[in-house]
Amino acid sequence: MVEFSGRPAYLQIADDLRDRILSGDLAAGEQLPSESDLMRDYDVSRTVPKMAINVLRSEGLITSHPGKGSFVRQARQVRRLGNDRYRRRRDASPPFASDAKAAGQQARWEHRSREERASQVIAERLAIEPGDSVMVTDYRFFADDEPTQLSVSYEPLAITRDTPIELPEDGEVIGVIARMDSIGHRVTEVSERVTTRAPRPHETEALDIPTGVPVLCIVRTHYADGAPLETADIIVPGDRYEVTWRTPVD
Amino acid sequence: MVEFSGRPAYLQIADDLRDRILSGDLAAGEQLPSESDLMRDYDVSRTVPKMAINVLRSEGLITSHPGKGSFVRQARQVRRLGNDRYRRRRDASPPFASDAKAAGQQARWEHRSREERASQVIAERLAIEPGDSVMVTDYRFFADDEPTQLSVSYEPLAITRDTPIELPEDGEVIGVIARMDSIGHRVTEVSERVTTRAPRPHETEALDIPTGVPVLCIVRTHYADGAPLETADIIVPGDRYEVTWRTPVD
DNA sequence: TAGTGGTCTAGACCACAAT
DNA sequence: TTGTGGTCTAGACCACTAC
Repeated sequence: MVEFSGRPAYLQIADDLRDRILSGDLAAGEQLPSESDLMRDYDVSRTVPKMAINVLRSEGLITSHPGKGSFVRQARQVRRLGNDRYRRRRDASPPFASDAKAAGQQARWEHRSREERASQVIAERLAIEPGDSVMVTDYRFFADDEPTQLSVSYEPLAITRDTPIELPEDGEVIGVIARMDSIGHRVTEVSERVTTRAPRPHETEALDIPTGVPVLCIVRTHYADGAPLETADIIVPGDRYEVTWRTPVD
Repeated sequence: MVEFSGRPAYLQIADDLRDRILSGDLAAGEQLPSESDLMRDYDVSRTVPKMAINVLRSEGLITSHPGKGSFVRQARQVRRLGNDRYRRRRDASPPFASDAKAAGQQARWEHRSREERASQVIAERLAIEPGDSVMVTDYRFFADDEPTQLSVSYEPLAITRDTPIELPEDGEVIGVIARMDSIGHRVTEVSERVTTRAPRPHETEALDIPTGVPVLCIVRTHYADGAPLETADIIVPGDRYEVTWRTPVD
């Protein structure tokens, strides 16, 4: 490696490869030079190209497959989460199913409900006391059998106990707004809070994403005239989703 | 290293350390065992703890400082970007300044404007033709001298040419809504599109964030009755920001 | 001066993929 | 069989920090 500007060799190699990827010289799906190639080209030991490859992988630009090589990541199809999905709808299908149908994809989901005591955080979000009973439901959503969304929903049992919607996935009415309507609680507002972070290991597994792809975390709460009816933690892969909304001014 | 379940040693070490961090056993700001400690504890060569540390760093859980050690990252103060910031306001200060003031912080920003020809992407967002003239303004916002937000704003010169607001930061009126009002274009709607990804190198530098912290990318457009007046790309560190909004239902 | 992480060399063995 | 990336050993020298 010819010394250059004091910048470590592995970062120079990463810079060179990143430039080629972002400029399109190395197109999506294309194979990168192998680690052996890079050893020869830059006259360094294998550690150095390996570190360069690691940098690009943690930036989400490439993926590596043992026995095959490293490849420029494909741009993923973007799924949109718009605030227009919070409407009273005529059809019985929840937002995820209608979105998938509109995109020509097959929707499917797993769910599991259980009763729990509210934690401090959940109690605050639902304006109840810590320890109060809540119905907790875990979801995993698939589009064309590809896992694309995780969510955990919390509903105060003080509201749903002994109603037909106590178990969220057990009745014929689906979707928070329609279900709450059916027992006389009218949702008037939805709030969402969006943050991002690197995925936890169980999330990379459940969503089948490579390291280097951050996730979007959405904390969503349904309100009826200021009183929380439901809150959920939604986790989606950052490379397959965008969250959008439109706000009128004045 | 005692062989265990076929899982690579560096991932087991990463798992052990991650568990201690997420459980609070290793608190924010606390120093991790040194690489030498881990070599001894797990009876491996230095490469292995080094790889484990790399995993946690790329997950954004720790930072490392040469000569000192690796430390659990501090939770950052969260700045909120709410859709309530798009209002006609009495005061002359832009959203960033009022937010900082409300948080007891000193706001400051750099900016630089130039005339450019619209790219394909920008033309689509502004509903103009590629090659049409646009005023491009780069911003970097600081809160208490800490860089916290990057943005690039685009305005069609077909709208602002030869008006007092042609240069966004040159007049007394500040903020897109107020400026456009002042030349008779009434903003009626704002749309935002939020995505996330790992930061580009110039962003880690400009925002002073460690690798492992993803950024939130916000594509924002101001409309007057459906016609775009301005669009901007906003980049904020994922560990210091959350984007929130409230939507009425029906 | 001792300890830390950053960078790098020069190897090794492995599982896996392509042929 | 050859080439690929994944994991790991056993060193080295460096700059930086704390004492």
